[in-house]
Amino acid sequence: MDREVRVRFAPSPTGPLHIGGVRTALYNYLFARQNGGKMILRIEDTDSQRFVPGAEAYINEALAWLGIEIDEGIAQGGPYGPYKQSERRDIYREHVKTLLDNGKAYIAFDTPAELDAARQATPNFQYDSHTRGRMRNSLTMDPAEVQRLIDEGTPYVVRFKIDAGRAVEVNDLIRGKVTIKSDILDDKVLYKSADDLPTYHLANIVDDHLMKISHVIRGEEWLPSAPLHVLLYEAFGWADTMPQFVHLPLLLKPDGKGKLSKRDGDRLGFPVFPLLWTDPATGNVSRGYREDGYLPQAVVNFLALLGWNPGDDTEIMSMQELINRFSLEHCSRSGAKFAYEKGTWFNHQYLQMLPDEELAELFKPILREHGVNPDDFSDDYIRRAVGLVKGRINFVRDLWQHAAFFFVAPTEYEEKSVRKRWTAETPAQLTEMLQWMSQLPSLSPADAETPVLDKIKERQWHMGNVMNALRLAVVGECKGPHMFEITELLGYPEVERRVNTAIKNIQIPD
RNA sequence: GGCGAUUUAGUGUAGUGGCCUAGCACGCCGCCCUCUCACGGCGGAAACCCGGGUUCGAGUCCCGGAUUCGCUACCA
Repeated sequence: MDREVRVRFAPSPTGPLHIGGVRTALYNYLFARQNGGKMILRIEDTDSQRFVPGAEAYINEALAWLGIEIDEGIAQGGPYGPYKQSERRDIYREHVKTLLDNGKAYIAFDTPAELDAARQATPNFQYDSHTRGRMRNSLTMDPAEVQRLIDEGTPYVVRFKIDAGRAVEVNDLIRGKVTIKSDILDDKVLYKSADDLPTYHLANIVDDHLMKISHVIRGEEWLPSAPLHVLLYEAFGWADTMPQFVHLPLLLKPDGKGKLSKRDGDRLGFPVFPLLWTDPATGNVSRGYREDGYLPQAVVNFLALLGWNPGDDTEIMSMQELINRFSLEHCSRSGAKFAYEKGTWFNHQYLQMLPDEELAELFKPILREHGVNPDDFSDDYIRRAVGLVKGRINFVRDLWQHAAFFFVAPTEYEEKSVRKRWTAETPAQLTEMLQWMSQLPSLSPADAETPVLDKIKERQWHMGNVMNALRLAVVGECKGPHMFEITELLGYPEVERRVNTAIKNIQIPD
């Protein structure tokens, strides 16, 4: 069967898009692009109770940030719209009627209280072929009575009539054939008259069929209801065009047990959402990968490898490489603990690949945050400062702690190092060094390193103490790039200023 | 409880019966580099869930058990 590949990502706008959902979207996208197919975004807002304003815009923005392009959807349109389920009521109503007319479904009036009572009374109660005969539904009631209740506006639901005794097969592309007995399925609610909306199961099957979806790639939590979906395709007479199913392993908590949740991020200190999210109801803020300083390519690369691998040791892959190499065969079947530390490693890798010019631009807002006006420095200066320290950062914001001294002279000197390196001879030595340096054409490694180091040896000074004292004076602590890279960029006048300030301010430890 | 899925180092994974004295990466530890801290390079500790079988030979196949995860709503 070689039909056009059409996949969909179908989130519910019940909050910010979860990182697990992002991965599902990514896999759908990779699969679509690899096969020259279409990626559809469908909003599944059939639960009017849980609708959250802003969630839909969030989904669009998050996918766009990550570079997951949508071919058909609410924002980009397409031939099979509308792409939002709450705007497809007429379609669902019509299909519910088809099922009712075929005898594949029936109307049920049982109230929530009555259902609760039934569940209390019977352990493991299930609304199915064994129990529906004693419930209040169109199968047990007089047709005239049913009509009267409907006319009166009594709320009802439509349930799928599942026959017992069948072995339902689901052919999952990464798990193989999964067979389950229809007896354990209950007569799922397909439609609720109260809000004139279908439930997930009905809407999902109808839409996937109408939108000509070829592959349903979704989370493993849907595997148990896949047989129900197969039965639904059959009931509609669509079995021959039923999509292929792919159930992805879940993203699990980094420690403990269970699915990755928002709480884990708060508890362990990492984002669980792609973008910052402010809950409109509570005002609670959840951090996002974007605002935390992750590069979208790093997030994509990291997520792609959580549950899939290219079959060899390749780890760093661009979106295009992921598209080329993705395969369902190399998807794992078991849940993956969310190893967020590796995400920072990926970010480090991608930061190293970024040209210094771009990194410098990303650094400018951070300089401003710290009260430094980047316009006081040349682009070249900022670029070179960034280039000297970027090897040690995992996030753009880390640039500040490593490069701040290029922009602000130290006012404090790390105590421990002062005790270790600053001696009674230090002021005189540094003053003499300044003399030497002032004679040199520049303080670059090429011009200054050999002459200065040779002089230190000649004078038989303690190399570690002298150089670290200089570092202390210029940087404020014993850390950072090579000393002469620093002095070159700072230039002699600034070095002289900092050394003299240090000599004046640092007390010689006893 | 029922049903389904799942199982290689702490974590993500490679491995499709002999090439596995089980590879890679993150993390961890050590060494080197060195004026310092990083980076980097080099090295190290660390795993086939358990029990049976099949086979000349099993991480790889079969059976049983256990584990973990999911589902079990008028939520998706």
